[in-house]
Parts: sequence; C-alpha cells; structure tokens
Amino acid sequence: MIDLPAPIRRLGREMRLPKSAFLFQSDEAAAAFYFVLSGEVRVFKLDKQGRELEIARLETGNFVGEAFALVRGKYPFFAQASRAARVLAFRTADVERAIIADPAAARFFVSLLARKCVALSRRVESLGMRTVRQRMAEFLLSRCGGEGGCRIDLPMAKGELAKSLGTVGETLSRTLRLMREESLIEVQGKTIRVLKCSGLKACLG
Amino acid sequence: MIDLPAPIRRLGREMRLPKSAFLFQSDEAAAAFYFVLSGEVRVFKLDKQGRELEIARLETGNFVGEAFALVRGKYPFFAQASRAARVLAFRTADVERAIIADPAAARFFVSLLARKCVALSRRVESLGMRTVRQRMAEFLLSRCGGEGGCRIDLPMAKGELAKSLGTVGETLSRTLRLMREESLIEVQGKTIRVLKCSGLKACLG
DNA sequence: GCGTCGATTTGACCTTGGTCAAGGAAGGAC
DNA sequence: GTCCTTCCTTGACCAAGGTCAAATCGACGC
Repeated sequence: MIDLPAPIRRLGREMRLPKSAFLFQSDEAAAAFYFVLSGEVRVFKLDKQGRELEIARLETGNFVGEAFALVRGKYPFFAQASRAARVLAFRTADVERAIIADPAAARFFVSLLARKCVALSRRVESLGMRTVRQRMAEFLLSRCGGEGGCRIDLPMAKGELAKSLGTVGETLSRTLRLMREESLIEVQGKTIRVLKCSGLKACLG
Repeated sequence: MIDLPAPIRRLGREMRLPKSAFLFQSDEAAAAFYFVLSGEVRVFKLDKQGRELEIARLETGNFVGEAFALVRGKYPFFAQASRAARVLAFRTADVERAIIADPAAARFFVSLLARKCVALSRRVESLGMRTVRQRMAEFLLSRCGGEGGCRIDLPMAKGELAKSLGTVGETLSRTLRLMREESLIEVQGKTIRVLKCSGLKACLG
C-alpha cells in the first residue's frame, strides 16, 4: 500500500475501468503504467495451453507495470480489472519528464523501484530456496507481528493465496492441515489463528 | 555489463580490494552500494547449517546492493572479492543528493533500478513456473543468438552454473546428458555446442 | 610417470509437491 | 426449504529434482 504525494498524483490521468476491462495485454509495448485507486486488478499470464496463470491481485495503493514501462520494454503479462476500478495512468514520457524536472518526483520513483527490487529479491529467494511449508510460515509470521494468539483474516480466497505463494490450492490445504495437527495454528474458514509463533519460526530454519 | 557515464563515476570512490576482502556482510545496515570495475565479486548467503549458497558472481560492469542501500535496509547477503578487485563505492547519502541535484543522475538510477526489476521478474517467473530443463534451454538460447551450430564457452564451473539456474550440479549434469542424447547439444568440458536451436525452443513450450 | 585434489558424472533412493478425481461445506438465488 | 455454484478438502498417484555415495576425469605439482 503506497501513499501517493499530490504532485505525483497529478502526473497521472484518472481512468474508470468497467469490470473485465484490460489495462494492457501481454507483449504489448509498455508506454504507460498504472496505480490502483480503487477496485481490483488481476495480473496473469497465459501458458502455451491457453490456461491462465494468475501472478498477482492488486488492490488499492499498488502500481502495475512500472518497471516495464520505464525501460520501454513489453509487458510480460495481462492486467485486467477484476472488479470495476479506478486507476491512475502514468505515461512513460510524462514520468521521464517529471523525473528530470522535479527532484521530488525523481526521489519518489527511485524509492518506488528500489522497494520493488527488494520485494522481488525476497521472492526469488523464497521461491528458489524455501519449501511451501516455509513460505507459508513466512507468510503467517509476516501477518502476526510476532506474538502468539493473533488472528489473521485472509484477504483472499485460499486458492489465490496458494498461487501467490507459488503453489496450488491442494498443497496449501494439506500444509495448513499439517500445521493444524501440530497445534501451530487453528483454521476457521478464512480466519487463521496463530498459536505458536516460535513453532512457525522453527519452520524457517 | 553497464557503461558508467563520467558524472556518475565521479559519485563513487574507487577502492582496491585484495582477494577475499568483504564489501559487506549479511544483515549489515546498507549505507553504500558498489560497482565492479575489475576483478570478480562473489555474492552468497549462509544457510542455518553454515553452508554457503552462492547467488551470483559479478564481473566488471555490475552493481551490487543498490536496491538495499537505496531503501536504507539491510544487505541480505555477503559480497566478497573472489579475486583482487577494484570497485567504486557509492554512499547512499551521496547518491540521494545527486538524484536531487542532477537530473541526468536521476534518470540513470531510475533506469538502473527499472532494468534490475525486469531482470528479477524474469527470474521469479523462471524459478516459479519453469523446470530445470526449460531453464537450461533458456540459458543456452540466450547465449547462442538464435542460430544453430554455435559454441558456448561457460564462464564458470558447471556447479556454479547449476546454482545460478537454481539447481545443483548433479541435476545439471543429468539434464545436459539428456540433451546430448537427444542430439540437441554437444558437450566438451566447458564448451557446449548447440546443434538444434529449434529443439531447444521446443523445450520452452 | 604418479599422487592428489577438486570437479563431474552416474546410480540409487526418497522427498516434495503437482495433477486428477471424488466428495464436502458454504453461500446465494429462488 | 432446495438447488446451484464455487471453493475447499482429501486420497491416490506420479514426475521432478534433491541427497548421498561411489566412480571417473582432469589439472597440476613433484
């Protein structure tokens, strides 16, 4: 969730998207990027068999496509409004002008991209050297602050959570069951109660 | 391999590192980042058992640690000169000043970070949804330009290549053997000859 | 040549986690 | 209520790929 300073906000042009409208398609030349003001944007790829592989689901306060637009490359995925949404569209040319003209804008975008790099690095690390169980523990710990007994309300369907952890629904379900059997957590629908933070931390080792 | 404009180069302070010297250690506060002028820098983590997990090996013309320094976070890995090396050290504070004062510097760093994001995204995609065989084919194709019959000289030991593809030596060895048996490639020590680009491309589907 | 050390290859084994298929809840709509 | 539909859970199965151990290949020094 990113807070947009007013001068940055003015760089973008507000657009209203009906449900299912595309912000952009895969392989299209990236000439703009977007900030979600409200609603939800689904980011996905199509595999060779034409099946959708969801990569992310962006809510209010997130950017999509900024890196690809700023290197003037192609989008490697589709972005589609999964509900009616309002977004700010930033054209690469406008942003580049702002970066040159306005030091505050330059700082903002440097910081934005640096944070994105850090997040992506963590993801590479997580995917490359952690098991699903470890990634699940990581996710739970990141949401419970550190103390036991806390409650986590999943902001999405479990199947979606599974994809965002780089796995599938079935495996997530089994992983949660194991953790439940070990009394690390309790699960009630979309609510997860963390019982033993220390136990989850031990999963990471 | 990045070319450094003179004004950017002047932002950094040149340092000579003897073999085995550390640029920084994991968990240290990131107050600077580095550009390799010559020599080689090894980037690695230590796992809980104290074993080294090599992440990258950087030659002339690469940056290390820029995203972490620019968010003023901590380095998540070690960086060590694997041979005697010359590097430019950029202090975060100096770079931030330059981003504000010099539009060209701002553009340079925005572009640097955007390219890093794109590279990391590709890596996430590759690790998350491709098999070792596909990643190997990807690597070979990226080095052979597209035409068959070309020769690739591995710039590192096969074990290192394996790690950079997110696998281990044994699996790499087996993968290469299979490709050899299918007459896709020929292997002679550190030299790989690509026989059928079309066959490798078919691996990616 | 010979010995040594590291890198590579191979085989055997086994864990992880994805796929397919078959039930179960849980919420709408009516 | 009943009927859908959608999501979640579970079992059975299987493929990918990691680990361990042993054999082999090289390069280099002596």
